[in-house]
Amino acid sequence: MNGIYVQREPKQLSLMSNGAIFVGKFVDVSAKQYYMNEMLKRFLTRVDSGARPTKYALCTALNACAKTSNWHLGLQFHAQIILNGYEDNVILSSALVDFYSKCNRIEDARRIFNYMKQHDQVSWTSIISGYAQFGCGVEAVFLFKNMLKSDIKPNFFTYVSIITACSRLKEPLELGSAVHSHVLKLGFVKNSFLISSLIDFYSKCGIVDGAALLFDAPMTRDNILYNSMIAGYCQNFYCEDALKLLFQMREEGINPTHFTMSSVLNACGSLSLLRLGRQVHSLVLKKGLVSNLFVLSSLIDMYSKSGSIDDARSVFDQTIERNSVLWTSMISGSAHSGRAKEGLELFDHMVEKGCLPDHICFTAVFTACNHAGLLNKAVEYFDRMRKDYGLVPKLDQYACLVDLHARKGDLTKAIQLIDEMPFDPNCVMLSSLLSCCRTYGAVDLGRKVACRLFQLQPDNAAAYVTMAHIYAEAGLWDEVTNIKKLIKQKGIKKSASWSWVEVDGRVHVFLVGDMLHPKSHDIYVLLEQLNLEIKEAQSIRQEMIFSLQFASVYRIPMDVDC
DNA sequence: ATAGGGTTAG
Repeated sequence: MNGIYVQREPKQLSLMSNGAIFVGKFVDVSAKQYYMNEMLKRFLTRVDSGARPTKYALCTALNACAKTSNWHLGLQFHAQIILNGYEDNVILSSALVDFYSKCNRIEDARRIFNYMKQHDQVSWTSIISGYAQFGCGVEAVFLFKNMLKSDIKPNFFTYVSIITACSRLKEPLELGSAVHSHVLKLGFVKNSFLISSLIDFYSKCGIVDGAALLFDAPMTRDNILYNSMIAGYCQNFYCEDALKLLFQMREEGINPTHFTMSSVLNACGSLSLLRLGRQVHSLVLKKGLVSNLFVLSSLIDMYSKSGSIDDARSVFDQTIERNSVLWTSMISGSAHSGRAKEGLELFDHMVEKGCLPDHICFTAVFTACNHAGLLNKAVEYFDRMRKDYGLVPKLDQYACLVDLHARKGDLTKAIQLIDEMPFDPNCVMLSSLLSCCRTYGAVDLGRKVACRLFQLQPDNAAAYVTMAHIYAEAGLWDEVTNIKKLIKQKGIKKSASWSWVEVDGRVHVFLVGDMLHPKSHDIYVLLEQLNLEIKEAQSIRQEMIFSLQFASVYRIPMDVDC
């Protein structure tokens, strides 16, 4: 057990004479988990040697197993429930439903629920909450509707669960706002639990203003309310607002928790705020949150994103307990910082340690391969992903592999992969393929890719510009003119931008975008003059360097086809 | 004293 040096059992936990376990408030969560497990094992030993457990003790024990997600231990208490003839006890069955769903055994939870002769508010709420936590919003809503049809009325616990379920739906808003108005009608609106779940719901729907409105309403705010709002801001890229709330939270004397820290570190990373990130790191140390895996992976991520990969590595090296997310953040950080080899070594290390990689981990591995141009290695990992780990590649993983093939010049293989995969390609994938078509002068393929891209993003000037480049570099000037016409026809608005291409010693300059832009005319005139100069110039490159400098004076976006 | 709820990471 990491970081536990306490010899005696803490007062907060005790085994009662009737076998029940008293659980008080613990400051250190991992200590609580540790002692709870020890206590439960001792209780089980006592039961195994013949003591008859009370239903109360079993209930507390199951509850503890649910909270610590200790499936193996919980199973034995389930056995005790059956052995002692408590199977028909509604309270114990509800506790079982809760236990199984907290251990991610939602189907077992459902079986217990269905087997129950009668349901109460707790069993309904537990199963609905289980499906909501499991990500099955639809099933949770289905059950909620059934509950409304039954004699049992939902209470505010149920509403919290159903709001959580709504944010897991594909079309969350319709039902979610209906539930919100229900909640208002019932007068649960001052309830901190409900407000935080609503803040979370609106944040996940991208309605930050709605969430902030709930948060700003006059009431006493607890740390969870703060945490929900900070997380909401972070999820919607309102990083500055998230940081402001941290300061406000501290001013109000509310203790930041590991929830706060992981969100705030995420904000620091997005803004590359290394100094603030370091300050938060010291706050993490001060609050004793440094063994929390959420906080640690955010720390590693923050340091990587702030360009301080050595600090990220040093945090990583000091961790005692590692899960796949922690490994992935380090692999991903290494990959993005140009340390591909290190990233791949980390992956091998992770697998050796028996940690199972998931989709996101493989994306990090492919990113490392992409940065180092390791095509064969990536193909090998792609196969291993399916064969060794039974993971079906998703769009992100295909995108990495397609990109790698395309960058290496195997455009046929890239497009073959796109056609093979069971998804429609997204814009990012097609854009990257299109720019590879440019690199390798693949006009026909480029045309096909561009057509699909135009359909997906009819207003994106970048795709048109890249295609114009491909045509120009192949000397297909009529096609270039067509594209220009197309851009004009569609009225694609883009602040003036330009690019150039050199073919057989001739330089062609393109001007794409909004011709009404105040700077457009000047640029156009000057570029024309430049063209004349270039005709006479010996060294075209030097002239172009001049023109690039000129363009930057006008702050014209240069990387239009990125 | 002895059942159910909200927030977090790659």
